[in-house]
Amino acid sequence: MRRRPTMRDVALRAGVSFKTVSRVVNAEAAVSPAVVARVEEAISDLGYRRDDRARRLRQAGTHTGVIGFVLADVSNPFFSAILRGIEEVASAGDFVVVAGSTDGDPERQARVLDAFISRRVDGLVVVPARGADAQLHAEVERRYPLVFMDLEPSFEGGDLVRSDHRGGARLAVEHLIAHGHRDIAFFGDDPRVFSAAERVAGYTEALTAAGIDVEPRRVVHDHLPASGWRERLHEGLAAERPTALFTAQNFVTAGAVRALHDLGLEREIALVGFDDVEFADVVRPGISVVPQHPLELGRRAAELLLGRISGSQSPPERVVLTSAVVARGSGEIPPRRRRAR
Amino acid sequence: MRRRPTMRDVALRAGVSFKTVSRVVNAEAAVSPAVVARVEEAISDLGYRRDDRARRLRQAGTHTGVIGFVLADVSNPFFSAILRGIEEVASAGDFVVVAGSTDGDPERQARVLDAFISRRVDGLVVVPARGADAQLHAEVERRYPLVFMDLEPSFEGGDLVRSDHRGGARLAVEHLIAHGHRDIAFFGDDPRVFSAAERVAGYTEALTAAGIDVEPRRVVHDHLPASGWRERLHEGLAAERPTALFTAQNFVTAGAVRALHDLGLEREIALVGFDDVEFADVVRPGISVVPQHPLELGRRAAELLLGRISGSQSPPERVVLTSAVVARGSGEIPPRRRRAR
DNA sequence: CTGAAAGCGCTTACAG
DNA sequence: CTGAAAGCGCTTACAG
Repeated sequence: MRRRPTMRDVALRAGVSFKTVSRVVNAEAAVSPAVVARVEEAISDLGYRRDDRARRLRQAGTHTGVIGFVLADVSNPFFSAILRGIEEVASAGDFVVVAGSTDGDPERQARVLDAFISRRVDGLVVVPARGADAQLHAEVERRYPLVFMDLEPSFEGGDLVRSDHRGGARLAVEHLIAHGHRDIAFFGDDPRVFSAAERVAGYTEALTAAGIDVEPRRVVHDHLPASGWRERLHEGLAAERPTALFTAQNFVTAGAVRALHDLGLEREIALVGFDDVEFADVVRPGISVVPQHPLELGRRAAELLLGRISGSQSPPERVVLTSAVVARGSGEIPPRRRRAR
Repeated sequence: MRRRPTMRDVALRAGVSFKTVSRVVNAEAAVSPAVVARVEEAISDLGYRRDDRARRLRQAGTHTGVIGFVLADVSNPFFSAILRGIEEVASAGDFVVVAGSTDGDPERQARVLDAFISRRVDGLVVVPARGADAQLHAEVERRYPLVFMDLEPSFEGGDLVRSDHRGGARLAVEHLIAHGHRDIAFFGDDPRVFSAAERVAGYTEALTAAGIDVEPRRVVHDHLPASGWRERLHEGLAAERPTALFTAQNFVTAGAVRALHDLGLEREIALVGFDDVEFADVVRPGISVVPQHPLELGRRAAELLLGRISGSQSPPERVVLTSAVVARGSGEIPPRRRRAR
């Protein structure tokens, strides 16, 4: 690639000092129209673009106009919708967004954070990986603009935007109970992940409030790739089937729906999922879920972050979005069999 | 936020010159172990991170270790999967990825490109918006590392990675013809979008090769938001229904499947879509598609781009990925009614 | 209205 | 083994 032209190159071609070019580029007053015209022509001839790095290095010393989004996996529609929400607000404020996937792995998170911070992003939205909080804690301590997304870190402080995992789970399970179920299985992520812990807590609360014992064998936690849940559900449904399922994450729901269809049980066993899935309304029966609002999560996080970047010193904020059950069929199937106890 | 510490701050605390700090940070030899230890302690006390902008400004003059992905919409699973593929290859090469959505709008594309280029991204993967090629052409001319994705620009030159839109469409329609259909409708994006034009061309080729006339009323182009296609299909299916549909984009397929189910026609009218959709295997009948390979598209583009960034001068490359029909049911429905002609 | 000097936080030669 | 000077591409005060 040809070297990008600098202000000096433009100045040379226009026959002015490079400071004059700077004035034209920044639309400062006090430049004669004739000079402006000459400089602008040189700029367009050379395809000059101001180097923002150098500019900001001198100017603010620290602002780059870039914010980072550290997440588990951009190809998960939940996260890519959040990214879109962040991007909307960011671009309106003249920021761009770098995104980095960690797959929830502490080491990958550390690498992504290093890469972002050494490039001096002005702030971060972070879905924290489990067991990798030390570095994040240090950044929060130094008041680096940082908004946690979806999951809570293991320490206090810092802004946070997430769904009400526990409340949503509770609503989902209450919905199943209201349709007559008492034998409801939980399938979800590793409980060391904050949201998974909260969702199983909501499940437990709903059962307990209804006077139903929580049976350990009905609570299945696992940490699997998106494609692994279908088979995991086959195992889970091999014997002594529950009358209903609460699937605590979008990939789990997707796997469960596939497994139920594989087994021809989609009209026998009720299902409510946490987080919406594509085509939930087309599959028969439709999939009842407690949806999240990822675009809104992204927007709120970006707004908070931009506020911090521009210097807001208010106490840490916590934004927790709630939502209600969307009934589409699968969650309204009554229990087909009664068990002893 | 507290000001981030600089090498000078570290040097002051460790009682050395800031050049020595630079040596430690860059793990250059020739520093006594005692000094290294002192500097490292100061670094960790202050939470120092080298400022990569300043470093690269001095070093290469131009490299930032950031590449940009300019696309239509990150929340479209097709694009977010491409992003994931780009990210994989990029992070292995120590690059981070900024992503910017344009919604295919030339003005938004110009804004995103300006934002990226002024921040001196080292290269770009671009899904070009229609009618906004001038700036991209100039960048290609100056040999700025640039890989086009999914859509071709209106000019020659530049690297390119995309699916074989025409060939895939042809396979899809041939599949329907092979199952006895002669009255096949096309639903797709604005034909001024490259991929839409190619896909309708493939549709036309398949019909023509089979000796079937292309009827203009059977070719519906529209530029709609994701949610608009369901209703649009209702219109398209209001009267004189075709026996089969070729839906030329994932959102169109999603809308068509919903419309067919709304009308109870999902087992009457055959459907093959271009690009895969979530739950295509769970919906009944399953949705037959010609899938794309977005992760692979992303990886290939990033590999090409990183090659250019590191100086490859080989002629522009064109990577065109093909794929075959995945039969899941909807595309194998025979024609139910015969029409005159 | 225009320009020469200093400095943002680093690295690259050069000295000692 | 350690440091003082110059410079990356800009902007910020100061002059004229």
